[in-house]
Amino acid sequence: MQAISKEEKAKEEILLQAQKLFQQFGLKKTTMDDLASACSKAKSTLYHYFKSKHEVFDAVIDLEMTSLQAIIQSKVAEVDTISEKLTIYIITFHAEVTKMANLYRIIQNELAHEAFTHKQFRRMFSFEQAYISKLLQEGIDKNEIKEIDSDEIDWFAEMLIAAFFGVVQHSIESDNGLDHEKLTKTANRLIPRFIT
Amino acid sequence: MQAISKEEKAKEEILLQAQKLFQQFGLKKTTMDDLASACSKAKSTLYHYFKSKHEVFDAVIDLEMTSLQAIIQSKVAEVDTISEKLTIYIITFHAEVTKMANLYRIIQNELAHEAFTHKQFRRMFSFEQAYISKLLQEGIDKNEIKEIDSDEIDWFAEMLIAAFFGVVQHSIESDNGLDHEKLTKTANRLIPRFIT
DNA sequence: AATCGACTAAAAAACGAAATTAGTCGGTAA
DNA sequence: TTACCGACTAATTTCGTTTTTTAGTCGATT
Repeated sequence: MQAISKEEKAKEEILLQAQKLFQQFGLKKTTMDDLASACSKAKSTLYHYFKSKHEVFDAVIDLEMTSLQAIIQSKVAEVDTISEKLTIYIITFHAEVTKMANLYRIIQNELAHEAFTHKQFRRMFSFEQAYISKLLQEGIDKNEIKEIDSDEIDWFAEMLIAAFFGVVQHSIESDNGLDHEKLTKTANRLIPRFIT
Repeated sequence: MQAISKEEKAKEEILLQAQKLFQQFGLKKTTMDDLASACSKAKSTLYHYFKSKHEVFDAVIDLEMTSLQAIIQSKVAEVDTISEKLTIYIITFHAEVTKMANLYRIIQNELAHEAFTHKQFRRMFSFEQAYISKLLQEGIDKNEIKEIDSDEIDWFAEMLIAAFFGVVQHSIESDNGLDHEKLTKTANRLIPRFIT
């Protein structure tokens, strides 16, 4: 049983403050000095824990993604069939991404063309794709899904995720359009039809 | 029977040259002087036909969108059932947008945050949404689709288009990923399931 | 109506100086 | 060692200014 080390504790605190600052001011407007004083530490101390500002930001995004994924997985675990799981997946995904829309906007607005944003996004995409692949594979094993060859699963999942993301993105960008209720209704009605 | 007026002829020529230049150099790097000399006209003459550079660009986009739509509609008209029509829709849409990917990249890269790009995009989105709504309505009238209320059609179409766009966008951005063949395969298999 | 050349006003590019800021280093305390 | 700091530097960003480019106008000509 390993207690949380002093180092972990400090890192956590730094990331927590960084999360707050990034959410409020964005990446560019948040300086390492700001972060240092928010943590009541000298700036140079931060470099004891992270080797660059970039790494801090990456770690914050990681944190966000991990918590998103944890929420999704716990919700998905509550139901049994693939059909339900996929439905819950998109509904939860939509709800949570909407909640963290401010962070999403930072990424969209001030980082749209940065190479590392694309990297982060692809990482997320691949991750979600792998997760959906896993769900589909389980569906095949339990005989709930037919008509999909095992070697087609990956790009089938790829397409599903791309479609999901398209819907979620549209929903965030057009504030008047699709709301959560409509999404839920449609997801509940459509997704079961895929699964046969 | 109205012959093409001198004015129309000149406008056409200007737009043709503008189309070439925008494709090659993007919007910012193409100056009105460039366009003028490409048309072998004085710059001030261009303002006889278009009241701003903006208007020229808008007209080019319009041209592009109109031709895209014409291609889609002609393909869609070749088949009979809604299911086939929707399938052909996304396949054709994907193929054509991939072809004009350079223009798409201009918009993504140098105009991502410009307000009027969003306007153009929304215009396109609404247009396509209306078109899909129309197709769905026909499907209901011909009794090929059940289980959709008429008043739900609009946001059902909205979601479909958002999903379609998500897939196409993903396909363009990740050059290694989904190819046309996979898309066709999946579209052929999935879309018919919606329609019942 | 269509065209042009000359003009203007506004925006963008160029540039150097000043100020910020990311990241380093040597040292200190525990 | 590990966690920390203050002082430093090198790299960026910002800012103010000048110059250049470019969108758009105007009056004249055919």
